[in-house]
Amino acid sequence: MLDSETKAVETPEDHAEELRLWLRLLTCTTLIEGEVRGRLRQRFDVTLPRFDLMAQLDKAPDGMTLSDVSKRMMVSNGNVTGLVERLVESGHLDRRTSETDRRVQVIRLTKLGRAEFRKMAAEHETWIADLFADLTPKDVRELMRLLAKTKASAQKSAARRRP
Amino acid sequence: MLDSETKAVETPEDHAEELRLWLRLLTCTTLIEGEVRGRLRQRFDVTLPRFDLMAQLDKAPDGMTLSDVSKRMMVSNGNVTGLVERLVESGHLDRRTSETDRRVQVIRLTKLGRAEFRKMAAEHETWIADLFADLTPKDVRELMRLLAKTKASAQKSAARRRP
DNA sequence: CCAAATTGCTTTAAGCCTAAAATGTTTCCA
DNA sequence: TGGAAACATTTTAGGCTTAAAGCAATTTGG
Repeated sequence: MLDSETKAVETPEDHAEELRLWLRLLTCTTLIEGEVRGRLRQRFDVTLPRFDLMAQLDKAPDGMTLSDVSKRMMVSNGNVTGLVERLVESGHLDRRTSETDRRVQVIRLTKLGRAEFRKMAAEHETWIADLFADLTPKDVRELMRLLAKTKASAQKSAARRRP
Repeated sequence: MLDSETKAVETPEDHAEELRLWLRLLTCTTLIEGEVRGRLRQRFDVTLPRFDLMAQLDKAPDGMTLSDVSKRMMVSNGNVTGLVERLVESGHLDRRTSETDRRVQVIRLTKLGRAEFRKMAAEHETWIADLFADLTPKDVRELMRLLAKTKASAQKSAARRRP
């Protein structure tokens, strides 16, 4: 009663478990991300950010604005600017100013970009399957559930700080 | 019998679930990492990579070699070189050439570095606890277990490619 | 013993990434 | 209607990151 309150105020809580969880989450992601990046480079001479950007555009046949891309990829605006620049340069992306709002740039995959992406994506999917091969379907479902909960929790915490 | 073999060869497997899992894992990590990076910058004007490097050294009172650090942090050697340079410059790290092997550089936290890190780490731990606040202890245990399994699976897959 | 391989680290070139400031455009509303 | 606010993007300055090449020191196997 009084004890539990006293304890909460006076003794620092033990959050070692959450810390370990965060480190493990980070390790897993870094490991897989590094593996995917290496394979993309070796097989297709493409970087992971470029692949990710093309993946977003592949899902949007009518194109996306740079802001959309930036939100979806969870990266800064300036980052997208440079990424798009290089992909337009290499002929994978088409970029045009919106007819109705001259602030907005709409980008799309070119025919070349789409063809190359589809080839990469097919192989990429097998890499991911292989990397997660030891998980049972039940494991996958359970992880999905727990990560959804984690994402919601983190978003709530972020919103608490930056309302 | 024949059917299952035929199927395995001729029809592409469906790995959409694993793909979704990977994307969710990546989203969670990016979200939390971004939040932690922002808080470190605002509260302590320090970058996440510097914090991570100091965290490694805090666990090694006798210091570490650059290779050790690079393996632990899962980043390239050249990356560590630059990171250490900046932290020595700012007075947080002490670096000396090994007596017994002149190729080796041993780095340690300075008194200043350790003091600053301890302060940051204490606060950092509360951020993590808050970000994971909605997970029950059981959720945490279960996630730990599944991520351990994931890590093992990914390592096995990576080793298959690069034996 | 000594040349070849290995190891630890640094350098290089290129690209990724962020926060913050700047630029140009549109919307809002008094 | 006219300016302030909001918005989309780009620019800037600085730091992070990688792969690959290079250098120096050590280990190894003939």
